[in-house]
Amino acid sequence: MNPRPDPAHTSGLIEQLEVASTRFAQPRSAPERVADFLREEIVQGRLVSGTQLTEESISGTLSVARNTVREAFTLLTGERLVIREAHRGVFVTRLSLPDIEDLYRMRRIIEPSALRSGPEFGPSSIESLQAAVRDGLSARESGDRHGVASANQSWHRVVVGLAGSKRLNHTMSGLLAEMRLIFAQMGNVEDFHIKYLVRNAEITDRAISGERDEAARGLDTYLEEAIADIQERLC
Amino acid sequence: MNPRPDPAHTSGLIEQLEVASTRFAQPRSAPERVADFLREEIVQGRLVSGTQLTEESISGTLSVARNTVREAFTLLTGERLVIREAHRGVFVTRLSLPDIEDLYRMRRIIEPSALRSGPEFGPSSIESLQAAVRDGLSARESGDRHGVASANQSWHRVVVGLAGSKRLNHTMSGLLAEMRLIFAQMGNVEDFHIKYLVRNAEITDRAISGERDEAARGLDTYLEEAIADIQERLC
DNA sequence: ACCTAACGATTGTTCAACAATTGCACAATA
DNA sequence: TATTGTGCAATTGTTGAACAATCGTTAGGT
Repeated sequence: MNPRPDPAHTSGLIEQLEVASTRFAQPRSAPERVADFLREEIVQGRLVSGTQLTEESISGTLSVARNTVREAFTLLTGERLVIREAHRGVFVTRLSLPDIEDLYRMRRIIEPSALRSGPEFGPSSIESLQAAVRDGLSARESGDRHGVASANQSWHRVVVGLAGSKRLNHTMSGLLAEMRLIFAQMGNVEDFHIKYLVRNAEITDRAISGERDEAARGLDTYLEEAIADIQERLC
Repeated sequence: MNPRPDPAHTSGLIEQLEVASTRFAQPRSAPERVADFLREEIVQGRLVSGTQLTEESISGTLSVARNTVREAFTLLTGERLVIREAHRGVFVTRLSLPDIEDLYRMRRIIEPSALRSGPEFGPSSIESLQAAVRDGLSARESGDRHGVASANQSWHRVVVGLAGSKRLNHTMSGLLAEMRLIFAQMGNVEDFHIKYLVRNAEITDRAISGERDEAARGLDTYLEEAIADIQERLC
């Protein structure tokens, strides 16, 4: 009871206002802009894992004060994309295998559970799932590796979105950013996501046809295999 | 396979080192100390929801620079304990009912799933669960309301800890801090946790005796009822 | 080869200044 | 009276410079 709002359906005017208005659209502050820039550089792999980010160089190239860079660093530290070592500096996070395992452990707690959650899914949720699947498949057709990875992430994001929790979505975004960092630092993962496209499709079908429990279990073993896959590639 | 490390058992030397050593024990920086102080004031209800935290007053009373206070604010903003409104200031977060519902939605995704996760629980995990239950009951005996609330939080923390994910634990800590803020701003919640002590005990027993699925479902309805309880108190 | 001292560079924190924005009091107007 | 401007005080946002604290390294001594 108390039907959970259909997350995808909530793209009406009211929701848009909800999102945009903490006080209209707040233009991002300088530290946020710096963090945005660095975050993108990191997850796209242009800033390699382990690289030191010196305050002066960044404040120089972006023309902001050192204090501003500093705040951007604390932002990114909270997202675990950089690590701060006292009196030594901040470095692009280098995800260890235990880290990666930890990440997948958390995903295995969240994602299957989201797939199992609440009453039935709304039509727009279903549509979003299918859209992500379709995007992935068509990206594969056109040989767009980046598109495949992106669609895959999108699918997982939608899955978690099914739970309809803003906070959970935010947390998931953080995890996905870390995932991108993993792949960025691994390299040679061009074909990594491809094999999972079909799984996404299968799980989507099951979830839609009401076989929620089977879908959830499928997603769990999916993630279990994925981490095993990574473990293999790293050893 | 690949037996998940027993989280409670990991309170040995190695784990302590793990925790303490990012580079030995890093003494907390000034912004962190300020954030620590404010966080405690907030979750204990000494700083009421909606209160504005002006940079000057805090930098004055704590004898730190405005910049430092500023960084502390971005820290707390990330934890959602304060909200920053551009050019207006930061205020102790006022959790709305939708916020609280969101919080419980997320907990309902995570906690039952953690209870269901992995292979069997290790002996020390079981012991930690039982300890939290015991602490809650004995706190009730001695009429220690704060002790009851604390033990309850401790139980939920242990439950999530069963998953053995550092990241998930960290996320859960954030959620629990928000929970404390909720109760702080609600007031009159002295007896709120008491009725759930028995549930904790029941669920613990089920989880221990291998009835994981029943335990998980029990925890889900537990949380469902808890949010309903709160909704009632607020209307 | 090993310990030690000194140095340079970077981070941590403070302080002061100024621009930008908000909220409000106050006045002007319909 | 109600409403619309206008100016002002206060607070935030950002910058720049300064200095202390710490780290890594290099040079020098044993």
